[in-house]
Amino acid sequence: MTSTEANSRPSSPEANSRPSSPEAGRPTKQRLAVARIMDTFEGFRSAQEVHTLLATAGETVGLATVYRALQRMAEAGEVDTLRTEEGELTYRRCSTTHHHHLVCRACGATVEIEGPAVERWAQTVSHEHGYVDVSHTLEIFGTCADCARVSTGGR
Amino acid sequence: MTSTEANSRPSSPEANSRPSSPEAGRPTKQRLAVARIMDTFEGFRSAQEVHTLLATAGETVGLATVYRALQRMAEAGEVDTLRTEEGELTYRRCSTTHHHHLVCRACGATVEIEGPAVERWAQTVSHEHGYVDVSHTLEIFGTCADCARVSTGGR
DNA sequence: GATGAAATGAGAATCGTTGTCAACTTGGCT
DNA sequence: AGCCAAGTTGACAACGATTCTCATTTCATC
Repeated sequence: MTSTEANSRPSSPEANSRPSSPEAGRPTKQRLAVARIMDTFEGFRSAQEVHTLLATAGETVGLATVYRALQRMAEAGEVDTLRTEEGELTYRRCSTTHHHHLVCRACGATVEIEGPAVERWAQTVSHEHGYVDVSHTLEIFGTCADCARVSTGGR
Repeated sequence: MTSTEANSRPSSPEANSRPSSPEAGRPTKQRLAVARIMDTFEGFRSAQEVHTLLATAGETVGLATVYRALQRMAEAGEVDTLRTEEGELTYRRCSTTHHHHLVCRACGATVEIEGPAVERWAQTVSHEHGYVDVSHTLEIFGTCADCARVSTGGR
């Protein structure tokens, strides 16, 4: 502590420091580790999987911290989220433009797809019904060529 | 498809002499109660809400039973499921034809919508990428006219 | 009516996710 | 260079939705 209060410069409580990035947060070691590991894989991974991946890579980051980091990155648009059919949230680094995914049920291979027509259609239909502030979720699930080839012999 | 086809028949083979309904199950009082209450409302309701609704209606059905009944009805195509943005599963009785929903974030009002063009587009895009056995989820969220009117003064 | 499989219900058990809070960093400022 | 305040972290508790367990009850059939 500063022994007694410095009478000369009480220092303004706030308003003097300018956050370099309004909602950026700090680039801590843990966040950087999470951000880095997100570049090392292709498909969508759950927070827990990311946590395990980090541990395997030698980076020890708390599970709660991984959740928080991914959450923040998702809000910032740095990663995309996808809710699996079982309800689990998964994350993946991807482009910031609005798009959807074509995911293989078997191996998880993902293809980013765009559908301007769909976007427009969603807007139009919504407005026709008086809805505003519209957003939508669209995910396509299927079996990719490779997995389909393998499964043909099964059963 | 939540499915859970993990476990088969735990009991002994037991030759089914004459299955009146292969996968129908029995029309018990509880299931009938759940089926009946599903006709009394419009939007999507979670299993817990349905359970409360039943209790309010004087029908006492265990929560687990409500879950099981809704699950079964969903598999049978008698009700439609929708995963909310928070990840909670909700159910609603609706037509068996494939369609999507336009849901109000505020009041839950739902409009069933169809988009043949979207269906075709999804198929086409998927096939272009070599995917087969394709399905998709598409939900549109927005604020309905009524709620939008109210919120204009709020906040 | 007896019988056995299916179904129910109450609560425990899971599991993903979030909250709590003390200890620790970080950045800014003196 | 060093200190303070605020932002972060991590371990674990808390939570909420859903599923599982299993003793008891109900249904359809004999």
